[in-house]
Amino acid sequence: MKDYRAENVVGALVLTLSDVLLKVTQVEAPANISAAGLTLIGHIPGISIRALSLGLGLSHAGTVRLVDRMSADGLVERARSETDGRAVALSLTIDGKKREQMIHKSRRAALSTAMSSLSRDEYASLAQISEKLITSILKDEEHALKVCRLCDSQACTSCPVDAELRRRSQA
Amino acid sequence: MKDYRAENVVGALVLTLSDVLLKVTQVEAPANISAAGLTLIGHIPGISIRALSLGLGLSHAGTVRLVDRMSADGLVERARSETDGRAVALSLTIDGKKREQMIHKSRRAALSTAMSSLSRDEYASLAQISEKLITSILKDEEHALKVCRLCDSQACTSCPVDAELRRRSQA
DNA sequence: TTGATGTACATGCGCCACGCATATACATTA
DNA sequence: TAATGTATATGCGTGGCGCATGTACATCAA
Repeated sequence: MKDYRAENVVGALVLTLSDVLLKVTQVEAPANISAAGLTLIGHIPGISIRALSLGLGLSHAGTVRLVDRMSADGLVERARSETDGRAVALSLTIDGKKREQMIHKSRRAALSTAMSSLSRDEYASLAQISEKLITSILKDEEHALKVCRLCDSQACTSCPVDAELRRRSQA
Repeated sequence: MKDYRAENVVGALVLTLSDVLLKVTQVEAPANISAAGLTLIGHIPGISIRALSLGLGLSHAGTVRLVDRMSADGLVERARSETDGRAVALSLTIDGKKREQMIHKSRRAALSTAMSSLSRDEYASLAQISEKLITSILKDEEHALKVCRLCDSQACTSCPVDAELRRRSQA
C-alpha cells in the first residue's frame, strides 16, 4: 500500500488547528452566537442573510434565527437594503465591532502561537505553500464566503482569495 | 499594524481543509453517526466510552448515546473490558470496518486532491513543516486522541504523534 | 474484610439550535 | 399585468446535547 503518512499528518494538522481556531474564537462570542457570523458581517457590512447563510453553511431559516439572537444581544443591526427591497443589510453595532476585534485578536494569538516553532525559512515556505493551496482549492464566490468567514480583513492585506476571484473573472 | 497576512491565509486554509475533510468523511457515515467516532474506535479497538468522549469532545452522556446509535446500526459492539469491570470495550463490527474503510478512502482522496497542485519540493516541504507543527501543538495523550481521531493508522506508518508522546515520556 | 472515595457507564429530563414546509414581500421577465 | 424567481420570516417538529442523578465496579485505608 502506498504510504499516506504525509497526507495523514497534514490531515491531522489542519483538523487540530481548525479545532483550536474555532474554539478560541467561539469563546469570545456569546454562547449561542456564531463567532464566524460576527466576523463575516464585519468583513462584509451590508451582507444579506442569504449570503451569510452560505458563508456559515446554515439553512436560511437557521440564519434568520441566528441574526435574531445577534440582534437581541445588540451585536447586529438589520436594515433594509438600498438596492433590493427584499433583502436585509446586516451590520455590526459598536458592541458587535468590539466582539469582532476580540475574536480576531484571539485568532491571531492562537495562530502566532501555533506557528512560533517554525524557523524563518519554514514560516516563509508555509506562507507560500498555503497561498498556493488555498488558491487551488477555492471554488467560487460563494465558497470564498466560507473560506474567509473567520478572517480579519484589516490584517490581511491584499487577500489572495479575492485576487484569485478577480483573476478568474478576467480570464 | 503588523501584517498578519500569512497567518490569515494559514488560518483560512486550515479551516477550509478541515471543512472539506469533515464533510467528505461524514457523508460516508450514517446520518446521525459521527465519522470520527467510527475511525477512532477502528484506530483503538477496545477503547472505552470515556476515552472516546475525550477524542470527540463530547460529554460522556452524549458519547453513550452515540454508541447506542452506532450499536443499533450494527456498526459497533460493546463488550466488557477484561481489565476493568466498569469499563466498556468498544470495537467495530464487520459492517463498521467497511464504513471505516470508506471513510478513510474518502479522506485520502480529498487530501490527495487538495495537495495535487503542489510540486514535489513543496509537497516535501509541507510534510516536514506539518510534522514539526503538529509535534509542537500536541499537548498530551488525551489531546492525541483528538488530533488523530480521523487518521488512518494503517496508512500512517510511524505516527509522529505517537513518537512524540513516547519521546516525552522517556524524558 | 469492611467502609469510604473515586471512576465508568447508563438514563430521565429539558433545552435549544436546526431544518422542513410554508407564507409574505419584492424583483424580474414575458 | 401576470407569472416566475428570489429574499426574508415563521410555525412546527425533531434530535442531539448537557446536566443531574443513579448504579456498578475499582481503589485505598483502616
